[in-house]
Amino acid sequence: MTTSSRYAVALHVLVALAHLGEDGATSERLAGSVNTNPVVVRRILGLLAKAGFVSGQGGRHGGYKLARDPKKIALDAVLKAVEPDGIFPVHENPPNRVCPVSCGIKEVLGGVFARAEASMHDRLRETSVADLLRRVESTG
Amino acid sequence: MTTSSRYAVALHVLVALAHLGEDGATSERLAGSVNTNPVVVRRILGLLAKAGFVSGQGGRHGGYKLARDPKKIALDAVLKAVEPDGIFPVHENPPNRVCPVSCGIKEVLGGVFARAEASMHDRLRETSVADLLRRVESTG
DNA sequence: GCCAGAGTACTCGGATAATCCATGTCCGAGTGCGTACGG
DNA sequence: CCGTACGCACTCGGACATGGATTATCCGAGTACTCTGGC
Repeated sequence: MTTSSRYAVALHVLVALAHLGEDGATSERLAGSVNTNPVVVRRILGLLAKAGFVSGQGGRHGGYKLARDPKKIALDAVLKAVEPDGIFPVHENPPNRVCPVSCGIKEVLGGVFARAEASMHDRLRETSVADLLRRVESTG
Repeated sequence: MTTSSRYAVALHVLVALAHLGEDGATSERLAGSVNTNPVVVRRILGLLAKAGFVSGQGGRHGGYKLARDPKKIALDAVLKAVEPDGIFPVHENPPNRVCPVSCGIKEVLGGVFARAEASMHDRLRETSVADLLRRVESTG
């Protein structure tokens, strides 16, 4: 599995939890659904718990549950939770003062990237976890 | 997924080549501007050469030059060239037939991601390498 | 029968090894200029 | 003097080590159920 499928895994897990409802599921079961290691799921769910989307409970009969109405979980918020640094990292500012491009490129690229990401977030905001669940259930 | 900084480096290099014009530059000089290793630049320029944006010439007095008018190089095309697999990779299709979410999630996520990326591409298409160069020169 | 207590099974969370990708280093292939030699 | 052939300097492109990040394994902390013993 590639390194950057965190977002896809996060959405997969959220949809699964929305599907299961109040019962919730353990990280092992979710991992079986995603076909990965339970630790990966736990780590991603840790990020989602910090953002307030899920709640984890240890102990027997523990597991994860949604902490919010899936209709209130928009996809852009999930992306911010699991990729807080943004999609397009800019390389470190080069100290090359000779090249005029080096000096100004960072600021210019930052603006372009911010606008592009904002556009993407606007589109993602239109969809919620509940929408995804409905589509999955209708296609499945 | 954290896209690496390939895209930022690619744009930096393209702007630098547009700034230099017909003279072009070697990978070593470009690497000095980007503050990285020449081989990184060569690899990215290899992708851009495949896409027809630049042309590389070996031998003495070799180097890279733009192969197209910078006004005709849109930022979305550059992104496609350096990240052909898209921004949001979807994890491998899990063989878990028991979970209904597993079966349908891939297709649903694929659609959502495609729309989000399309929105971003539309925004990126509005800007060209020449626009970036103009902004860099005005701010510098 | 009922309650208290320890025991057990099960889960999450963090710390520690193994693995994978990206980066960095090196070498061969190719090109163009410069020079030396012969005519 | 002029042309040709060789040599050299320089560059790209790909193959081989290295580093950091991601992933997988392991162990401790915590919770709820269960069983046992006493009242």
